[in-house]
Amino acid sequence: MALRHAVLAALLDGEYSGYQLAKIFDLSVSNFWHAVPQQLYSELSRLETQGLISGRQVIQHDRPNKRVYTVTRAGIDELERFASTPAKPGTIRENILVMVQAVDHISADAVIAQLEERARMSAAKVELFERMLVRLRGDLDEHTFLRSATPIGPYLTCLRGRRFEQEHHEWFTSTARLLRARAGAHAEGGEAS
Amino acid sequence: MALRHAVLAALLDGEYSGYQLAKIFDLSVSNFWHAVPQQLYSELSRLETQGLISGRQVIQHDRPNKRVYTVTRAGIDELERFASTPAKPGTIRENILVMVQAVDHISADAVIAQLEERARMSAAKVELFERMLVRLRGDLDEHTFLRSATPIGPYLTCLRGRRFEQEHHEWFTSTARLLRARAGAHAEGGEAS
DNA sequence: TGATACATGTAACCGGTTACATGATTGT
DNA sequence: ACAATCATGTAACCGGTTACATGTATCA
Repeated sequence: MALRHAVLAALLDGEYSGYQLAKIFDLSVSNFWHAVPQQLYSELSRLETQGLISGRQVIQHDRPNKRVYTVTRAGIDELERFASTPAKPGTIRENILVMVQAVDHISADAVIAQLEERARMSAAKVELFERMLVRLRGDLDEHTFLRSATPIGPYLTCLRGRRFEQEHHEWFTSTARLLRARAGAHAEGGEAS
Repeated sequence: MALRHAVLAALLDGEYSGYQLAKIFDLSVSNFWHAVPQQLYSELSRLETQGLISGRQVIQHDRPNKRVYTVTRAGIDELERFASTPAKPGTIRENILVMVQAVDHISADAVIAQLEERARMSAAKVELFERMLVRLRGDLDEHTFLRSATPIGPYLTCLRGRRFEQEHHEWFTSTARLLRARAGAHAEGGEAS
């Protein structure tokens, strides 16, 4: 099993509904686990019947009611067990890397366009992470925060997320530039011969 | 579908059997797609019945016979179509990030141990990528190679893979160090009070 | 003779994705 | 009235994972 623990870990941070959790997972901070809303709704039900989280109805007047969840003692124990069994390396699945791998055999233009689009996306994501980090550390400078503030977990994973997107961005841009340059050089070579 | 294109892209590089492909995917260069051997065997059969790859039996005397595959014209066309439809951002699934996210609520020791283990693993992987890069560019220096050598796709994805592992390594080490320091500081604080 | 690497397969299961459905409430 | 956001759910399907099974050839 898998999503289980990611949901538990995300819920440690506060009381959230499925809908709120979906945003946390998908929109901004899917820095450690990817999931679509449907998965979260079903996972939350399952976790509740297993007693790892407990839900409570929140009546709202300005918008539909919702059900928010908190991690139970049993949930924490489950996370503890999880953290004490060896973590297998995560799975990478990047379609755009597949495209670049094949770039010698297919139209480079298509690949370059995708790289540029993804470069824009990751630049935006870097900014999101940046703002998230500032929000998390409040008025402390990073060094002080890291030394002793709590909670530190979400900050640390956010740092990884930011770096990941930064590197992605750099690779997207430099790869796009390189492929463009090579396309240009070939064209010139073709003209000359 | 998903694995499909990763297998096609990997096969562009030469004729491989399921077994060889499994090594390419799993051991060293799973830098763009993760897959276990079983998936490859079944994917190869499927791709062959669909005419995207063609297999041929290779009789061996020193070891069991094998069936090796090459990408067909139809296979290239499929990749071309693939590369011209928008690539959705890849999915990240890192158990160890989940553990770190939860570190404020569970035993930090377990998490630190995992980080140190993973740091060792990624250091090893960086070296693999390093050697792979040297092998791919042969006797050319990187600049020259990047400017005009072919194929360039596998080299570019390998560069991304190496960087990814480097950053992973750095994050594992620095995070482990930080959590250790905080544990130490708490212990001292506890003694003092 | 027993371990290791090579080589491939079937079948069951589970986790993840997509499609579809429903309904409240606020603002335009 | 209509769109947008909030809120949750069911059901079908497909892709990915694990368990199990089988056999060849080399080397210690």
